[in-house]
Amino acid sequence: MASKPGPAYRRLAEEDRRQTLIEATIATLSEFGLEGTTVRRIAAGAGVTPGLVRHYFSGKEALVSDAYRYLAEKYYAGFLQACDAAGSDPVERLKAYVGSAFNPQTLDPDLLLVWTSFWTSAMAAPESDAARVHEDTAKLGHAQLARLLREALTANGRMPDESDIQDVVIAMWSLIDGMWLAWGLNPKLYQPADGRRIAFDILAARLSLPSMSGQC
Amino acid sequence: MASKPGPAYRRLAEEDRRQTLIEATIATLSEFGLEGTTVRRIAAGAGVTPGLVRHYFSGKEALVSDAYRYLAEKYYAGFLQACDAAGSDPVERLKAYVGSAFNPQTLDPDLLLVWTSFWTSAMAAPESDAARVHEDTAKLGHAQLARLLREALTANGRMPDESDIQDVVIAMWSLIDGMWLAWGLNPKLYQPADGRRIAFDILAARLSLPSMSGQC
DNA sequence: AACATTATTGTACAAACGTATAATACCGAA
DNA sequence: TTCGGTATTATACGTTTGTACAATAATGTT
Repeated sequence: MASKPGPAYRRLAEEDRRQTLIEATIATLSEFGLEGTTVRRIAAGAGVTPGLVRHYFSGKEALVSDAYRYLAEKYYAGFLQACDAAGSDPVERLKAYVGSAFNPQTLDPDLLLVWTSFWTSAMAAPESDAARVHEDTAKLGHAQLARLLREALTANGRMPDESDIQDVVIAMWSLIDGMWLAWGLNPKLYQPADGRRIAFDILAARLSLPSMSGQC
Repeated sequence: MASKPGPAYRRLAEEDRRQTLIEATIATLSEFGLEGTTVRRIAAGAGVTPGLVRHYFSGKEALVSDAYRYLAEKYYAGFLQACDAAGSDPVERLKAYVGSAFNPQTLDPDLLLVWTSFWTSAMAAPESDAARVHEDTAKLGHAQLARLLREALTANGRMPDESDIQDVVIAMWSLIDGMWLAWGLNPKLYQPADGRRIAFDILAARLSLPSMSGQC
């Protein structure tokens, strides 16, 4: 059963290798979807043999849920970053946060299949790690948006009603995810810039904040 | 290669058998997701052997896209039916249409995994039948909603701007799909009745139609 | 009642799947 | 320089996948 030695290979530190594999997982999901994503394809994408994948991850499930957490945290960080870059005006910060969802690097056609794969994983098994990752990250996103909404309202002399805030949070996140989805299924439906405008119009109308109208 | 005769079997007309298989496909998607949906499981769910599935459908792909069309047409018909049941007042008809998405039989936890499977299929292969089904049905839904919006606006003495209508159509369908998705991932996020109210609030605010406010 | 038709079954097969494991190549410490 | 530890490969195994096809049971027609 002895095998001949293979060719030279690049040895990586544990964290680097994990990240390599996670990024290969995302790339594979993007190209083949959850169904077509196999351990072999992920390994091939990372330039590695399938055996190594299971040296770092217990299986495909763990790989997907870890990739979910990796990508979600990266995105939420980017949203907050755009928010801070917008300055200190609460309304501008809110617009920057919501508008981030329509940036070219966020509204990336190559990534929509990845998100739907994550969502599907979380739905298919409510007790899975993927479901827990979704729960964590969704909670985080809701909290971020809720805070921005409160600040924008108080800055305009309004007393934010908490249950009203929650309604708007649900609506806006649903709108953003739904527009992601619609665009992924049909990129000709709207241009990214138009998508941002549509989302802003909805938000401005719901909050009755006149300072939100106008160009981005 | 001769096989022993099997037990007695129920012979069905072609259309009945196709429907049986399509419904078994939907049930299987609902339970196992797209990844776990195999020809064998569909056959077992329909009380039939795998060979028969391929007698009616060219393969799993055709089965899924046909199921997509079947379910989508059923839903759109139900939406229009609810719309007609609401009477002749344009605003009530619009509310009935949008509100249909939050009916218990529509917002069915068992079906959200089915829809995401369809969406994933359409995204994974833009040239597939599933993608075509999505294109057709999405176009239909957009046209239906656009007409209801025009009628609601004109009835309130407003001149509907067509590009504005399109924006609202995109926003509202995205909101509906996004709320479906969010609820499927976390049914505790909101109650169906609250979901309907949230969607109505968004629509009323965006259209500035005061007649939309109030209880359902 | 005999027959053609076809819906349905049972079985088979190659390919791909997730997984397991022994052998090998590289690295850091002594 | 030697050596233990481990990252990585290569290979193998049992299962499940989609698919194919000949045999069989029910039906409609004459």
